[in-house]
Amino acid sequence: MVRYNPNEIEPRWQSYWEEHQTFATPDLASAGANTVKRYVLDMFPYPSGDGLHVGHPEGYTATDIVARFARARGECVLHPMGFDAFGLPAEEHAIRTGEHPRVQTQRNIDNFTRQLKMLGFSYDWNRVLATTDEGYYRWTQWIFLVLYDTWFDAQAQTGRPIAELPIPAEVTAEGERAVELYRDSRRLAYLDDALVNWCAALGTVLANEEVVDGKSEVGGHPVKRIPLRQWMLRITDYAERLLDGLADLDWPTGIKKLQYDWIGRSTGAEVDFYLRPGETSSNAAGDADAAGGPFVAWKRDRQTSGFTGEAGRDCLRVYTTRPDTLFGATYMVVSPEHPLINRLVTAERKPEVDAYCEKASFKSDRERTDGDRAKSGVFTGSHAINPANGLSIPVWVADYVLAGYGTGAIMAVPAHDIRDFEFAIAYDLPVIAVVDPPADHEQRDEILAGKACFAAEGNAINSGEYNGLATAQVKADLTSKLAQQGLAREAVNYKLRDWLFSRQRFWGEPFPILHEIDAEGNPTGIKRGVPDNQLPVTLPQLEDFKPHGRPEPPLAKADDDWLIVEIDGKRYRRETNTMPQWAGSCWYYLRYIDPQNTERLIDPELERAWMPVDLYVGGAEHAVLHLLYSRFWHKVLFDRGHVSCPEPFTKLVNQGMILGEVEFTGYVDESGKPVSVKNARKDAEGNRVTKDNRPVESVRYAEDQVEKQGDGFVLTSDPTIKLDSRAFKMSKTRGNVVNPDGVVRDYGADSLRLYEMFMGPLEATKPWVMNGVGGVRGFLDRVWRLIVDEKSDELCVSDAVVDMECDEEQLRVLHQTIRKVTDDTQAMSFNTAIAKMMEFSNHFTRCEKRPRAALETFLILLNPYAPHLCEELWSILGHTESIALQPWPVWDEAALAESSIEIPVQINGKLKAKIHVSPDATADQMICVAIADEQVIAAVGDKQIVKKIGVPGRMVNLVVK
RNA sequence: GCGGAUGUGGCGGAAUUGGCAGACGCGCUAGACUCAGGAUCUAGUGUCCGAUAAGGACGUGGAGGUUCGAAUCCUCUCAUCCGCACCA
Repeated sequence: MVRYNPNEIEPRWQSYWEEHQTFATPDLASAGANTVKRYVLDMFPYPSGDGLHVGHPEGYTATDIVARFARARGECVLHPMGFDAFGLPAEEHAIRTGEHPRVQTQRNIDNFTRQLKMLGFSYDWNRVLATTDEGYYRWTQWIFLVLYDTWFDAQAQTGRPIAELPIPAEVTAEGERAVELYRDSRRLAYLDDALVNWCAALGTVLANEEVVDGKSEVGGHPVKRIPLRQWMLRITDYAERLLDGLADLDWPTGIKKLQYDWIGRSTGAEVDFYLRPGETSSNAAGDADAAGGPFVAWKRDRQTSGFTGEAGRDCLRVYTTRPDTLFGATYMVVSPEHPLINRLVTAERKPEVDAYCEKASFKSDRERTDGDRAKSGVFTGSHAINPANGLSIPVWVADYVLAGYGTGAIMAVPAHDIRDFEFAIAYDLPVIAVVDPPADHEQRDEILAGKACFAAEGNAINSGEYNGLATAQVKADLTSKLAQQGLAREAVNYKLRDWLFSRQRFWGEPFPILHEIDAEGNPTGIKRGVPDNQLPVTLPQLEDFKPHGRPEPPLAKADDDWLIVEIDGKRYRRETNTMPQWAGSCWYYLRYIDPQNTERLIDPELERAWMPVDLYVGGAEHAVLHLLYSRFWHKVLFDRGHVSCPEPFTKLVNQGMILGEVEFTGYVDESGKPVSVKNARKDAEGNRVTKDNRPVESVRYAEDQVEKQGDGFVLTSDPTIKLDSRAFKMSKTRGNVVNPDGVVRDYGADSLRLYEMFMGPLEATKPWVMNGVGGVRGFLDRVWRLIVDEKSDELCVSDAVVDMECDEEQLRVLHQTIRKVTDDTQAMSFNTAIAKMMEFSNHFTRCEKRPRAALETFLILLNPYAPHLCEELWSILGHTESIALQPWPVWDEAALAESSIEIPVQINGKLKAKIHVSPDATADQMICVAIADEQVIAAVGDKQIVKKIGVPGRMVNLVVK
């Protein structure tokens, strides 16, 4: 008995590939001019201590099939793998155990590498990289310096940054510190005092994107907002181009939409409201001046919250998408963090406003957005002049207005904005309708009376000269009229914020930035990049990585010989923040192309030859973060001439999540008696209880305790007890995690690969079914027996394998299989390609004579899917060269043709008979055969055929009466 | 609340894009072989009526519609999942 034994076969072929460098990337330059390059990329994993989970091989198998398929078709393939190895878990582990994060990270990388090799992926392992390699993060730091030395130029109007920043004479005159501040106001990487998401438990600040529901995405710890001086990346300057670039990408529409919404472009107008004179404390120093000094205007020249306008009158600037509703603006609201708030508030209102603002600052984002979101706010005591109608309207402070969006202040139009309406109702502010709802609108009377809100478009009313005009018209006319008076201008706004780029962690890339210090060690406010020849800035030796709950980074605890640097007689203190985990993954796809280059980021010729990435596969969880950040960096590198294409990833595919096996759950009461799902309802606290409020406990049942009844499942032992059936996300706590090591041990790597591809479409979310792995293993067993004589004691080719021509049917099946597998592999419809190969194997298993040539062709088709088995059978059939080097077969249309095809005959659309006709029969010929058919005659009976429809090669339909 | 996606047998899923619904696999049933089986082979397997036949009816979340013909197109509706969530 010589059985198919993957555990013996697979490691053998893996060593063979490694020894023979079967999958080393070919040299593109020496390949022929007609050679097609194909860059097939996986999202590289974070090497966690748990090892691979079955979700990883899903995407990796898909790209491996694509890569092997492309090679067989003569394309030049780059298919690399690496590790995104900086990150919180390794540092958390280091804090717990005292082991250096590098040690654990290396151990995890080794384990991941073992697992990836065990699955037989055809990566070019010569190019493997980890973001934690000094030779790698040297260039991450280098790119940061590119961002640091690239400037946004508001005047240039090119939408692109510039490499040299002209410094205005009046700034130069103010001295070095002024120049520094001016530069920071223009850098793509700049220091700023920002309200940041501070997570005390993690001891770091987090990007907006890393905060979910007011809690940290990692660990779910509370996050609160504090002001802190932080590194920011000016991604907002790329908002427009990040948006435009999406149009031409072959990405899932859902992901494009997510990015589109994340950037959140809106158009409208900025409108300036002068405050009523004499009322505000315009002599008090405002927060705006305190925060920015004389450079506040430069810093905020594109987004001024407020300013002192003509004749010393304070002015409040708002952003609105509905300038047409200006006549309905009955009050204004500023956010509690608004820079002009101290000037707005009158003396008698100050205690109340201060108290409100302080309370708001203590609220986390979660509290501010949670619950029923009842609006709150206080009156500042000031009034502003509505520029549309000259009326005086009150200015309020409320935390439903966000400091970070627009100008941090709004004009409130309660009649046409639901939030303003809620606030106006709560505080009894006037509601004036200025847009007429359609005549048939249910609530039209209430809306016109100011008793309801209408947020859609319509014709203007109560709007002076604009009455009767449509929304779009009023927007344009009113904005341009106010623009002439200098009171408004068209404006574009984005939800996207600048990217908070520093972290107070140890296990990340140090910033290559030096802060100048004077003789006493005090900062002078001047900083510089680390000179190129001193990169990388490596991490210092540290005994203690623990976060201490204060926002000083762990690197600040390093010794002075790391911390203090002297260049050209000046002393500097190193920047002690580190970069976020996203940094390394922003550009790794470039490094694979030229991984050993110590002279530059990437060789320009190689870059032009291999970029962009042709196929990028990974999970949808990176839809906005990684994929937006790396597009941003790539565009900066493009603008600075370091890469040749404006977008890095031409085609993106998201593999769907793999859930755990379907579970049957029911409930039992305190006595252990089963309770039907219908009778276990949720109480006010969300706990499951019986009808009479006794607590119940959730229990899981095994498949054999359950049976189908009606449209649900019930307990076999008591069919009155209804159960839930559902698949859940794999998680350690639920205990439904499937470990690839175990699957490979029990079924083999080829079976795991094939099963994951056979489960369903790559993009779909689907539950794991272990029996399904057995199913595909059965298929591979049958393929083995197609060729190997299993009954024999020696390994030998089965007697059924013969050197003869295929019969007509075998030839047709073979060529159908070639066509289907070729088309479906190209379309990444792997599950249907596998189904077709199963049909092939089923057919040829039944054949007593199996032509060797057909089997060999079949093995080449199956090889990308189950490479170990195919290599083995290929060699058993007597070949000495790897099957991976065989050219992809081509199907022959002639072989597909059948001499006669079966055609359904419908009568009034119902299938009544089948006829056999030649495949090239015309519609008329088919109809002739059909109406002569006995069954058809019987079915028609004595009724009249009133219409005959024939579709050549498809069907015949007769309409009878 | 807004946005997106998806609804097909007991289960995962096919269906050449308007033309034989249920490919392929799991599971299940029966038979063969077997000391045994998570082995192999063969046959069957959408539901209902019918006798276990012949035959028939129904059937792609639901209700309408377009069409000779609808899982596929249109309208309404329900359910589930996933994003976003005071962005003015």
